[in-house]
Amino acid sequence: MKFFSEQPVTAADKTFIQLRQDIVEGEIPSGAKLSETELSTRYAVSRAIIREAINRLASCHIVERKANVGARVVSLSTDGLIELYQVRESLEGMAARLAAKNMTTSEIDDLNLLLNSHFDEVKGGESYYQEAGDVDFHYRIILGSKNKHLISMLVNGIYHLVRMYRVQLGMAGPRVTTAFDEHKHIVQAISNRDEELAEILMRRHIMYSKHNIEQNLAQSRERVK
Amino acid sequence: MKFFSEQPVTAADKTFIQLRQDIVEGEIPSGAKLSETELSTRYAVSRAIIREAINRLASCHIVERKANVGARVVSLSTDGLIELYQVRESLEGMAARLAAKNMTTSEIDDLNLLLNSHFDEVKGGESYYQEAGDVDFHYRIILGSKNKHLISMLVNGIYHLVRMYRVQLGMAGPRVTTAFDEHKHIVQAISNRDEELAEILMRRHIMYSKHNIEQNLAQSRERVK
DNA sequence: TATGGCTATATTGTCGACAATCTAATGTAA
DNA sequence: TTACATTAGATTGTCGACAATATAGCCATA
Repeated sequence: MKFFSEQPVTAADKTFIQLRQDIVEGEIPSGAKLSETELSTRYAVSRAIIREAINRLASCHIVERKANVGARVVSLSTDGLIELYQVRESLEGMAARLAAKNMTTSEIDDLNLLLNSHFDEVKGGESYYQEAGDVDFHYRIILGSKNKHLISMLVNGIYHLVRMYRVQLGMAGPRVTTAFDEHKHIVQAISNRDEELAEILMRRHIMYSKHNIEQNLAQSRERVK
Repeated sequence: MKFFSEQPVTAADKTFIQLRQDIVEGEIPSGAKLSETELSTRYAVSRAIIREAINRLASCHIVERKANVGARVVSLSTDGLIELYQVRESLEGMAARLAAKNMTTSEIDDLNLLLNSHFDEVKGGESYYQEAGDVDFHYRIILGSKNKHLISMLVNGIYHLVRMYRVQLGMAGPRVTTAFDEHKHIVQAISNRDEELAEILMRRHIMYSKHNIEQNLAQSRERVK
């Protein structure tokens, strides 16, 4: 289910989305230099289009641009990931609080339905839940906050970076059933319109996820040795 | 004292900063249409430069752009201001938490010095504190978080919008001495490395400020009647 | 009179060429 | 050999012109 079917209308839109995908999926590796002329031949558009796409990527913090020098894909690091999750904790915590306040009852009903379908999947051992299901759940709450800034920052900014880390550092994480329980409690708090608790639980949920990732990274570093 | 002396190097940089200032200060009124050709003559640069500037303003949420239609300056509203302060509360709360963790002792000493100089000003009845002083204080804590994303979102994004509201809705607010005490307690928590308390106090500080503004707006609406 | 389609005009989107700037290679002097 | 200056090459920044799209006004028709 797609919420933000960000309709690309101009060529710059399409190139931006394509380029972002290629970076997030690692086809263009992190740390790589982005040559405008090279990309313009690669994507068969003019340099102006590429420049606009790169500018947009820069405002999502997916690339870093220096004047008269050029743009590079951000390089991933443990520190960077932690910083990202600190922002997520802060913003999504507030999103959960606002969702408890602002979501309509029918939206909350839908959320419960989603949760039930996830329960069936988890019980059935499907791995679908890990990726799309989790994102789906978080998106609903973010949109439920009804706060334009919050939504834009998370959906257009943070989440693509999170996905980039997830894909490129290969963070799958078992945590499926655990996370499901956490989701359940968050929805419960939202159903009860308990803003305080919704925020606290969401923040914990993201903190746990962060710890899990840090642990995994530490382990994979061990394995390399 | 300037922290982020964002050095404009290209013509697009300069035009972006100029245009942003003209919008924030209300010279270009909120809600106005931004004609590319008109602006290009006004600022004596090519349309490409203007386009880049507008794109950057769009990613700060200062203008809204629609494909094949154009860009408009955002229109200010009470709801918009409240949404903005919700994000501020969330992000600056986290900034204070991280500042308590990550600021160096010498940075904390500087912050105490700043507070003392503010105390003298408040005692002397200077109104300086309200504007620049307050911003200065908040900036130090934001930068003290050492979190790139947090810093960029607040300094490049939120704060210009906040200033736009402040200037155009003429929000001065008395709150000087009260706010000073709040600042003092926040610094105290940071000095004690009490992350939890630093976050709570900062969030309260911003909430109070929000309530104060809402009250002022309600009053000025009464006066109009 | 109201509505629906068409055209004219203005505005935005895209392009290729030129100018300004950085970077790396070469050469020179201490 | 090292350090610095110079220069050639490549890359980014800027521009004006053209193409594609939307808006407003006009005319025809019910």
